[in-house]
Amino acid sequence: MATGKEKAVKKEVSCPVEATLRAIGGRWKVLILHHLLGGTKRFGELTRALKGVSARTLTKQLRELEACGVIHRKVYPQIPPMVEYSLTAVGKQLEPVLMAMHDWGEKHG
Amino acid sequence: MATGKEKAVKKEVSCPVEATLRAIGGRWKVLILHHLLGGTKRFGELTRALKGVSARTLTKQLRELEACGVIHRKVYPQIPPMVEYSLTAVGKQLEPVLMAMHDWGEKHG
DNA sequence: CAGGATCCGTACTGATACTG
DNA sequence: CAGTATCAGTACGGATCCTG
Repeated sequence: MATGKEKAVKKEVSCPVEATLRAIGGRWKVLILHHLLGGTKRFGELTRALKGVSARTLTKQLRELEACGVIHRKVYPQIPPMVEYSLTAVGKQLEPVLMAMHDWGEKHG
Repeated sequence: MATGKEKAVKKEVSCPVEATLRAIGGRWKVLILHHLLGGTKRFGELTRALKGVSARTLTKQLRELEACGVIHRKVYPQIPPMVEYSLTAVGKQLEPVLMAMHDWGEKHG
């Protein structure tokens, strides 16, 4: 399943580290976060920046990040529609995590 | 699939952050790492420490961490068998990542 | 433009039973 | 004790078509 109807079970999370992993553990989430660290982006910009992602998947990952309070979604009610995504204050605090992961991944991985 | 015969496809990884996520992104991996930061553990100890994990899943996650060079598996050829898991030097360098994730998860998540 | 709807293959993980 | 084999459910993510 993957249509939005799937139950959000997600098991219990006790450890804070687990919680963080659940927040950023998606296929594209760290990339999305990385791009948003560079500033506000539109949906189309993200689609192009993350070469290979489908609109459905990108939408879903963005919605999940939004649900975690990590990013903000701003809709401009116009035709054609325009939607901007940006990091919230909480999301910006993920930068140290991303940095630490970047450092490790560069040396190893 | 989940028997060890599954192909390790895993898509391409360009960004170092992605690489790190792939290494520690499993359901139990950060917990395993966290426990191993406290020192060498046997299989049974990990099974009990990670309440709820099945032997099959734990084995698989340990093997993946081993394949990444993050942990070391030491087998004592005896009856009954004894296997010890410990962090490698590379694995220990993941500590800053775990710490950053812990800090964020504590405040949010 | 930014998605929603639908269909689908694959990966991840658990449960259970069995073994050297 | 430390797994392995098998069965099975669920989640994840892609492809394609459609729409306000």
